[in-house]
Amino acid sequence: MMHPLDATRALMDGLGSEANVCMKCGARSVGLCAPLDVAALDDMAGESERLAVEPRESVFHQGDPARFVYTLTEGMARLTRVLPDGRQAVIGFRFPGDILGFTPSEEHAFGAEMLTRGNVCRLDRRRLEQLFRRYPVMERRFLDLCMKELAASQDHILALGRFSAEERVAAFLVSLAEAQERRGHVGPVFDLPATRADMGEFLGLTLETVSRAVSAFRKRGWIRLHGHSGIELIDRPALIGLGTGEGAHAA
Amino acid sequence: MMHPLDATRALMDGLGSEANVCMKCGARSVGLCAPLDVAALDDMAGESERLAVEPRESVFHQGDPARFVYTLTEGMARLTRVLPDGRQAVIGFRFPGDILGFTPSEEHAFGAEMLTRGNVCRLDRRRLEQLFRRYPVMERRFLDLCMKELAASQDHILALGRFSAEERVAAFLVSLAEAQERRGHVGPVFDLPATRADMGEFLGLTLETVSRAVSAFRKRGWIRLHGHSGIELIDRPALIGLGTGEGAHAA
DNA sequence: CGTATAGTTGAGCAGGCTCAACCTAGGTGG
DNA sequence: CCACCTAGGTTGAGCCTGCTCAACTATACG
Repeated sequence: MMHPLDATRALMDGLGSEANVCMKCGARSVGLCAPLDVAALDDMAGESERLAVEPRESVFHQGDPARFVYTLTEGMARLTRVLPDGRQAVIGFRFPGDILGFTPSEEHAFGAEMLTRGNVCRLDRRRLEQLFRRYPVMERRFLDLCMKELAASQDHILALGRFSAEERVAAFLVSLAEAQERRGHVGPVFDLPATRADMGEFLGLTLETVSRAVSAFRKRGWIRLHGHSGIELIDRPALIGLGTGEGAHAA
Repeated sequence: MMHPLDATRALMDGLGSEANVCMKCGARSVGLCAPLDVAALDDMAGESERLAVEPRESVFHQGDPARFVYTLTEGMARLTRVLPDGRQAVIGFRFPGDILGFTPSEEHAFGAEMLTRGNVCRLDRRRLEQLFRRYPVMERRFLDLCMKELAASQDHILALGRFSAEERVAAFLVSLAEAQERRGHVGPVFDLPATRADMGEFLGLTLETVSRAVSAFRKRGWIRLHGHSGIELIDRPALIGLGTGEGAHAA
């Protein structure tokens, strides 16, 4: 059974999290390419293009024509969706190896902005369609990743609908740590490039409420903060307990 | 640009909403079969099995091995996910023509229960995999539907994170009506087989809050109730205005 | 060292939850 | 045929979590 924590977990993973090497990008881990043989990789590399992106810069905007599909090779990004009245929500976060902006529709349904400096590898969408025809296994892989992502979204729906503020923040912190560990991070201190506001928009909370939850965890000795973007999980089981909906309001 | 109302809208549509005829099921509208030619339909019908389901009966449970994929041919179903501590959420609703329980994983991540009497058409999952190999266009169709569903889930996430109680209920009512119209419903009165509790679990609200929102709409003359499961939208623009995040807390 | 951005903390408020009473409709059995 | 029973729905009163508004602190960067 999948826990709601896995919700956030998989939302962190985006489309594609297995390690591989994209010749052109030179990145260690590129989910998009994972199921391909050398010939296919060559095929793809010939058409892909590497771009550097600054912190707070957009990779693409909501409503842009979906001409390209991107692979994030370095840095952390957030996906945002805005309402007509200006209200905004963060749909998810993306890490190196994740795919950005793959959609069957004509426009991007959300925007992608970098939280840190980074790099993306850009591939023309029509080119990708050709690759699908040439390497059907790739399409199958996309379907599986998409279903995984869907399951993750459903868990996040559960979290937003049923979790208290502290439960959501705990789930977020644990899944952030796990996402980094899955990408090879070692050591107790993790990167937290998202601001309180980013986290709040992802978790359906205000930045003040996120701050209070983080402070509460700190005062309980569950976490330790290192500078403005470093965090250490001291009592991970406690956080996991909260973040998986195991007790508190238990039935 | 897609509005959050479309969120709920597409969550209502599930996987597959185009009309077609599945020989075995005899249903008018079966999304699963839509892109197939006659030979393929024959192929599928030979292995599918029709089942009648009672109100409140489960089609499958969360955690069940995912042996079958189902097409809902008659009736309305809800998809539910439960937490270790017993808290529960409704992930979405499904209507005739929608696909139930398609997943790449070994177990169903959520359960499906009927709200009304109905019928499902059951197909062995390994059989579906074979069909994918034989008719690749089907796999592509699943990918598109899955991405559409994913976009819908993201909109629902936005709604849960950013919408007030009345906004969520308004969005739900409009999308319910639209889902039925898209399936050929005519006339001003729609079916509302979901209880206040079902709606609340879908919208992240208590049943009392849903009831109060419905009463408020009724008192404003926006809707009229007909018996226990009929509802008429009198002032649809007002409901749409609320449900798409156009004003109220406008920025 | 000064400025801007991010974070913390407090006080008061309010939207939605809890708990509880009551209403209504549909089904059932005497 | 009608009284009862039950599941669903409505409405009210009070409370609590998380939001709002505001002041203040800490960190990063030029």
